[in-house]
Amino acid sequence: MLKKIVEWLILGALPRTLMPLTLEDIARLSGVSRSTVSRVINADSNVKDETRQKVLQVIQNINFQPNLAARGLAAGRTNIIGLVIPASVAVIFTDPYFPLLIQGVSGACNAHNHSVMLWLAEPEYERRTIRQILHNGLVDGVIVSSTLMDDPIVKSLYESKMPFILIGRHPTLDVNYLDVDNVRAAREATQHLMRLGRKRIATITGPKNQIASYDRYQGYVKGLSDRNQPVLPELVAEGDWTEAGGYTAMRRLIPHKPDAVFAANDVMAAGALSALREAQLRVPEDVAVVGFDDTPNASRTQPPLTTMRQPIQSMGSLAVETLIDIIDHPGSETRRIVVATELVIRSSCGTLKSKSEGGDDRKNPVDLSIPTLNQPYHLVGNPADENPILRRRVKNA
Amino acid sequence: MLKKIVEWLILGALPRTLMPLTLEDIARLSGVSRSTVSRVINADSNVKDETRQKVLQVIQNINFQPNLAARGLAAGRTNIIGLVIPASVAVIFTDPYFPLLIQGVSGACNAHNHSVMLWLAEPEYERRTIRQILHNGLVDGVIVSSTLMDDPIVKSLYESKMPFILIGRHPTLDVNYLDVDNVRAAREATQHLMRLGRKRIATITGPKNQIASYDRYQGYVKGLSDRNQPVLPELVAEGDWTEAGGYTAMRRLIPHKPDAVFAANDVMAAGALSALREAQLRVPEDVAVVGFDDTPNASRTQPPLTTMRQPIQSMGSLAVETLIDIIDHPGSETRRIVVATELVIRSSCGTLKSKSEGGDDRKNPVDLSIPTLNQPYHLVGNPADENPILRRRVKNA
DNA sequence: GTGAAAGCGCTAACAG
DNA sequence: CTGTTAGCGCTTTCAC
Repeated sequence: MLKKIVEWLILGALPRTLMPLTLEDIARLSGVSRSTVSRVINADSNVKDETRQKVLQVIQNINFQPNLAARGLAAGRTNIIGLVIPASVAVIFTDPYFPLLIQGVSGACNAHNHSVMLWLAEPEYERRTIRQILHNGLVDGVIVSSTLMDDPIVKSLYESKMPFILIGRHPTLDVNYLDVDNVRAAREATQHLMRLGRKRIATITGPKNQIASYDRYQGYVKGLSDRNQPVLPELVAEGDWTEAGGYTAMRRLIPHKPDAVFAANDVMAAGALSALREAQLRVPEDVAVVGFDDTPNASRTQPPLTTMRQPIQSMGSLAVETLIDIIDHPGSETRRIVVATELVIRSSCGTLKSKSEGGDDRKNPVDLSIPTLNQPYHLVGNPADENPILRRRVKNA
Repeated sequence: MLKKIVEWLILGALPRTLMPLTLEDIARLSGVSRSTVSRVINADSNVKDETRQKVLQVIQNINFQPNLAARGLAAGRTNIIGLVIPASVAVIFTDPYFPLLIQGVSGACNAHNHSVMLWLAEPEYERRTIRQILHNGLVDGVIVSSTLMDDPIVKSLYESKMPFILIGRHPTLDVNYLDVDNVRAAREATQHLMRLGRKRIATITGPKNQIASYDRYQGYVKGLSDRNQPVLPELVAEGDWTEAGGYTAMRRLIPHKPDAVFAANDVMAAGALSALREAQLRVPEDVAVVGFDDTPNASRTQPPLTTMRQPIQSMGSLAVETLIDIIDHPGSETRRIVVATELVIRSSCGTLKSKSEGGDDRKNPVDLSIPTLNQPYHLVGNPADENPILRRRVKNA
């Protein structure tokens, strides 16, 4: 109380909320110099413990918050990271994918004392956005959730000095990225359907200009060719990740009598289920369905969806952590992180075992391969692991 | 060093991305002073047109981006707004509500040259978050999507000098806000069901500690009492905005034989539909269902959902615009904006008209009233309008 | 261990 | 209309 009065006197009885305090104020109140306060705040070891305590006390009392703009200006680092989601895909906000990703990113940022700046980059603003992100000095690094094959944002970022990481891979550029092995995952899903005796396996792909769609389609193709099955064009329909798109695609597929369908995400799989129901086809008896993502609603469809789980939220967190590491270690080598997926078996595919209890030929996994990049990478998690997010380092080739 | 770089630039030999340029560089290159460049960038009218062109040219050539941290520091304004979503509700990311809101906010920010900082405030981090937001000098203002009755973030914001606007209203504090009239909307929905002859109208509410849930419940109550119907406790079930929650709530309701149910959001309504289907009850023949929000999937449920539309995305945009206005005009009076809702009639409620073609007693709207605040407010949009987002000013009382 | 001093890149009076 | 001059609040050498 007495202390408070003293503070007010020194501060000229200024209400705290009226005007933010500065380092200088803290310095004055604790009888040290501005530099020392700065050192305390930045956990510099060159401060006598006694001094540190004194300063911390004042900071606490006064609830001091350093001005981040000033800090950013002086230090060249803001502890803000940018999250860029191209709007061409952000439209798909009925898909829980982006929300989950955002949650993962936000959570990790909180945990690591960073803030997140969100850009839903609409096409018209894209060029401006790119520049803003690159050189406005506000973000230390950027996470780009790019699904487009040839995203100009990625190219610009690549050519700049801005640290960034891609969620998803890039077909040509050797950038830092974090992805699931979509090819492998889709292949496994397809193989699973074949193992259950399905003969006419269709697929509903994502938009063809997106890399994840491409990879999942390639996995489907490989899965078929693993058993020397041909790819029948009439059993391939392009969707747009939405439920409506999945529905429409399925309607196009039905006349060609598929007995199974692999949808490139859960939302489209749900749409496919509607179409099948409408066509009086039973799932899984007449047509088996497998999705991708294992989004929260996958277990609530009719029937519950067998799907390839990817840990979306964790991927967001991991992207943050990796990005911070990249920022902290400029010039370090490219990070290539592949996150494990896991086939979650429910009833839509016609297997009644409620858990994938191994024991079958899933023990012979297809070979891990990043389709266009034959670079060494980190594998994060493993389908066989209990915990899908234990980091594991793979020896550099 | 810098001089050398500039020479290189003039010679066109240097990759532009190597080192961010400053106002000073632009000034030197265009033969004016730094202040003039600053004036050009900030569209100050006090610049000769010729000079302006010259400077703009250089800026273009060089693709110059002013450093926002520096600008923020000097000008006391960053053109960044914060969007705060309490995580207690962010969990509900399967509900398209927040994604849509974020899209609206982001879009408007892009359009108005602002950036958005996203905070999904997790409980553990809340206190830190509040302080960070308040005094780190990084945001000019804050949009809070608060649904909790007594959100500490709102209180802190209210006590500070930080400009902010609430999406949703506040039960006690006279803060800037933007909301739909949930009471009126829910009342209208309930009345609609009664008009269709339903006698045992149930409701699935949101969590009771949230203001929107409360208001919609009040509207339901008023709707019943408009026709002197009692509120039967066994016909009221609390949900949590999720599909699973709606499902569970409906299962609790079914034994009490409701012939209609008003769900406080579409997602819970969808859950209710599942429960009804499972119980072999026909919608709308046995039980009519009305939702709230008109989220993208409302038209894709089985049967398509009658629902009270609120223009979520537009509300996000409007919040941004209002906030910017608040920032630009400090000390102006409290903004109270109420956005119109509209009953979208589909088949889940048992009316076959595909459009609400007026003509009926909907022309007698219930009285507009903000439950706890009897303050003058702006009404935005009107159920009768074609365009729900035309701003209209209501005379101050 | 601590303080003094020099900026980070920009805006904003204030002169002219 | 334009340039000069002070800072904004912080970090960071560099002395002591």
